[in-house]
Amino acid sequence: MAEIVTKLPAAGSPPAKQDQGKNTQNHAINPKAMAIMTAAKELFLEQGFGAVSMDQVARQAGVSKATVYAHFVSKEKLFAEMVFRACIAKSHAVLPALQADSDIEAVLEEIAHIVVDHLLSPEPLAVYRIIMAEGPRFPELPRAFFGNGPLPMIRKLTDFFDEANRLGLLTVPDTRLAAEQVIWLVRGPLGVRRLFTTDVPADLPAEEAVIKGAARMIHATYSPRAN
Amino acid sequence: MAEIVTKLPAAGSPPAKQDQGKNTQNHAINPKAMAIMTAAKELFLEQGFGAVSMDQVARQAGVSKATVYAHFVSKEKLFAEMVFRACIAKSHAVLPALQADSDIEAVLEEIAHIVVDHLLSPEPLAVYRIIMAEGPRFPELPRAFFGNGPLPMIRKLTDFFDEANRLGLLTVPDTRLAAEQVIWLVRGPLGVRRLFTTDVPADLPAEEAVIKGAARMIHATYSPRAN
DNA sequence: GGGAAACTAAACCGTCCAGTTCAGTCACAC
DNA sequence: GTGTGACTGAACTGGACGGTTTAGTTTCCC
Repeated sequence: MAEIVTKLPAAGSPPAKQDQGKNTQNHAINPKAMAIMTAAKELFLEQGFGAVSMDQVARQAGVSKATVYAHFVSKEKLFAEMVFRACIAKSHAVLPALQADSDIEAVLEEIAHIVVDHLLSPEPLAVYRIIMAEGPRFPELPRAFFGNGPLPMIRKLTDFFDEANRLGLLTVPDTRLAAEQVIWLVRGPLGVRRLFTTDVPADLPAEEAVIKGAARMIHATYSPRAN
Repeated sequence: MAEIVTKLPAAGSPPAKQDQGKNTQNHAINPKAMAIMTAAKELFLEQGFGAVSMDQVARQAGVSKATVYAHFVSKEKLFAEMVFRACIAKSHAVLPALQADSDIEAVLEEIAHIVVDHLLSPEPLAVYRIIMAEGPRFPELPRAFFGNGPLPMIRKLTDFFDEANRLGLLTVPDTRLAAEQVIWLVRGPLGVRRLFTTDVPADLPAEEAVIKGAARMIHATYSPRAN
């Protein structure tokens, strides 16, 4: 029902009253449209699609509802575009470069930290949650999210392991699998406590233990001498 | 706002017209109440809280809306109780017993399969998704879910690793951490493609490769000779 | 200063939905 | 067979919300 923009025009003109051009373009510059997007982002990410009314969005944006509808065709479109933008907004991580004499376990630990920073900061988590929640209603979102969020990180990690193979620092038979492993070894245990709003008790392992454990595990499994 | 039952009475009497006893008790036997619960489960788990109306529930249960309200105080209570029941309804997994001469890597692989079967079958996944989605609105649910779903599995795995330590089959310094690691090594890569309704392309590692990889990784890391 | 376009504020429409009410039916117990 | 209580079916209330319209105000450019 709601199609999503797959490209973001960088600049735009203000809305025109009765052309159909207001639908999916040109909100990048206009300050009102930006205020609306910002408000929508805050509200939707926090409360979900159903729980937020367009009146709330307008109020929070400091704008009349008519203006909201002047810039965005419908609630669905606004939501979908907001999520899409939130997906691609993630700053792209930079992994440390490898040298032949790198301390591989230290580098792995560093990488685990980067994964935590990028996948477990509040906004990506909120996006993740909302994609999961509204996935059935907006089936295009998961693909956009995966392609812009986890996938680039997986690719970088895969490249990293390829490079480690090449330098003889590791022996990784399936680098793509290794990439997912390192992600989930930290994302899993640490994500649970962040995704469930209510704090889960039951003595979770400490954050640093999880990170060090993941690095150690990758190293132990893929160390050249181990295989 | 919606408090949740933390105990399930096994038997119940039919509703009483004007006492306040209908709220959180006694839906276990009454066939109408059961039909309502069943319908609620199917609908809510599939479509989420907001997208389902009480008329739908009544219709699907083959019951009048008045009867629904005779058994359940409100939509919130019905939803919360349904989720709570779905949480505790999970059949409890049985892990293979260890002997001193067990083939530990084979056992680990078996365990990985059990984890997949228990955490990634359709209903637990649906519950997981809905907890994530409605978590902000029902803050008591995540704890109930975690305590009845993942936590027992984590405990069993922790015990398993303790036993493996005792038998000298593995050397696991932090058994609780190891339990979470084995869970997430399979749950992570395999859960993504199931949680996102739209199939995510981008050549995911094959299921069996993920499972074998997890078992191998645990073994390589915690093998007695490795440390 | 004049005109056009963006914007506001508020009323308004239609729809949907949670929850209530009520007259009447059915089944069963005494 | 009569009373009791669960249940039905349908109408209804009250409120929320998406989306539109309109009358009037601001802003800015020429």
